[in-house]
Amino acid sequence: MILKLPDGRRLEVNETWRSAKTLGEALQVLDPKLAKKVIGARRNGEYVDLYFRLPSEDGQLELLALEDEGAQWLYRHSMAHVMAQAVKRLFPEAKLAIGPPIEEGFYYDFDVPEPFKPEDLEKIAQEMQKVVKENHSFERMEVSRQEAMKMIKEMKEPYKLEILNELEEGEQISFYKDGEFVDLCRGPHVPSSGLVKYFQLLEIAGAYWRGDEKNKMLQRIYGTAFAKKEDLEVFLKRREEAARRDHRRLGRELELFSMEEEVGPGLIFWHPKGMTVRRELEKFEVEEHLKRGYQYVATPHLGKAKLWEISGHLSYYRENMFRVEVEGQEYFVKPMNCPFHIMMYKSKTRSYRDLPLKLAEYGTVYRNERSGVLHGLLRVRMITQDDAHIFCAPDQAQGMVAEVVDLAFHILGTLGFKDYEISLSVRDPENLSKYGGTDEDWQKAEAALEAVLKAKGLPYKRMEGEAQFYGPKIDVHVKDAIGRLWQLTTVQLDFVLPERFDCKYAADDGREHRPYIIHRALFGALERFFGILIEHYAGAFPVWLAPVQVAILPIADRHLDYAQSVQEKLKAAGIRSELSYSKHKTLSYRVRDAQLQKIPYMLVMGDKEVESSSVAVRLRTGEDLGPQKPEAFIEELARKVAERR
RNA sequence: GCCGGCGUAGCUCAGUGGUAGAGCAACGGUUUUGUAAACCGUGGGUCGUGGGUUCGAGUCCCUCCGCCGGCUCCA
Repeated sequence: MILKLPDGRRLEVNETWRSAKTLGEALQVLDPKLAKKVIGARRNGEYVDLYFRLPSEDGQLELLALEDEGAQWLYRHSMAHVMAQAVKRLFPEAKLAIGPPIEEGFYYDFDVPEPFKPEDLEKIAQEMQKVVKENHSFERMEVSRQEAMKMIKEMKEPYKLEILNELEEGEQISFYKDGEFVDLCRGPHVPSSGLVKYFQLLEIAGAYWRGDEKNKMLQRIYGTAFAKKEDLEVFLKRREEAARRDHRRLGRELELFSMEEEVGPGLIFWHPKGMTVRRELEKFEVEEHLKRGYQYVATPHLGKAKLWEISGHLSYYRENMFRVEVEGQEYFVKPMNCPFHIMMYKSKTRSYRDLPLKLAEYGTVYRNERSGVLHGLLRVRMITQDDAHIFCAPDQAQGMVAEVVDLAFHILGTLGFKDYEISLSVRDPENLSKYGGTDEDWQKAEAALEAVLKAKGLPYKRMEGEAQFYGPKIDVHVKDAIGRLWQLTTVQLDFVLPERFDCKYAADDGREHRPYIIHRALFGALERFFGILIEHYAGAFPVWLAPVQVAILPIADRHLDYAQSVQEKLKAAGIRSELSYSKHKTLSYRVRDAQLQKIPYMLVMGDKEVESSSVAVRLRTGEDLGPQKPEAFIEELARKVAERR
């Protein structure tokens, strides 16, 4: 057995290993000083604690100190127990459900007669402090199923009983005990409750037992914990930073968009400034799509029920569709554009010479999302997609997918998204029958998608069972300026809709063939993408996107004429500017205002500038670029805009 | 949809049963301003909606609407 020590050393152990029962004991014999530092270990990516039973076969065990990467999975789990312990002390009637560590912290679900109140968090946190101070050791108890049953019945924990009953035969059943608190738990845990002192309770939320809305709603408390005080502070700072960037706040402050209670939830008003950003994004996309042979179309917002029956939407998407009645006939508002693009494809006989046919549309679709999931621009009912459907021969699919992926990287890269995570969603090998299309279609298509990613040398995650029922897909996730991942681009192959709508083309063999359809969107929904973009840039858009690119700031009213002449020049060069002047407002006031509006450039002009026909340039960063000739400034700025910087 | 919290002026918020407030914004005036907030004044509200309790409701109760946090990263 090879031990990788926290300090990076590697240690080969044999004798100690054989004679000891658990990792903790082995370390005691091996090196008591080391044993004090180690709180657990990682083995083949799985976390274990000091109770870990030493395996007879050789292998590698990576010992973890409290500060080590990965140790948080242990101490956060323990902190969840500490929290449950505190809750049990304060609310003895609370029933325990589950309490795992999660990506950014931990939670524990409780069944309590009264939901927790915000004030309760404070009390619970104080009680947790006590548990931490008491410094109980976490003791693991391994028991038989019968003993476990007896213990849980005595503890009167119905949810634990349910969990126990579902544990598979032969699995080792264990409890962990710290002080008076005992919990059915597989571990792993840190040695004692006093090791981690820096924690914070974050939210109370309702959560269904096992996430199923048919089950009872439990009360969940979220929290997080860190080994070092600084790390907790950094974490809390980052949450503040995310709040500072909140697109809902910035959207109002910068007059980008709004939602109106009188109109309805999830319906977006793009205000002039927001629409300016959107128009620039669209302009960029349209340019790039035309270069690649896409053709833009526009299609209706409604269609008869029959159409959605053929497409299959009525059988699997009906609850998300808005129904309208027209002259006694049933219509549905479109939740997707595909059937319409297919109708356009079918409007005449297609030949292989027409393929690939790339139909693109900024189509606004409507989806009846459940009210509880709506969230600012990120989850809405009005969805403007940068959508396109590519009709192609099966053997063209691979080339098309490669082109879409390249296009996505080009466009997203220009917007400052440089880190990508890619997933390839394929069939569930266990359950092949639930998918449409032929087995051959699937095998070829999955191979084609994989080949695209391999040829580009892109790392990707293969997600079995995540494919749509009509075909496999590639999704691109991007990392924003503060490291959050967002799923944007999607490229989906479809062999089912061509069949349902009986799409055909005449091939060069003189026979009719069935095309593939590729559904693809780069930004996805413009509304959602805009929300992401606002947060990504914290509202400070690069100059080519900025709704107002230049603020013109004359100092006194005698400089107004000159200011207007400068604005004319900017306008002639296609630059968006605002002349900010009011006889009541000082220059400082207007500078601050422009700054808060995150306008990239401010041009100040007073006597000096009028005299020398120049403008004093200030950036929104506060940097002073000094006086420049308006023409030189405009030329430089126009170049930046043209380069989309 | 479900659980909890919230809803007072355009915005941010005070106001716990007894005459609806502040700051900012808007508007009017004084000031003619040199790089993140000059000064004085004025208007602005069915306290989200509808109902109820009460002599009296922004405040207490119910209904609806909307917003916010969440709703398996499984002992």
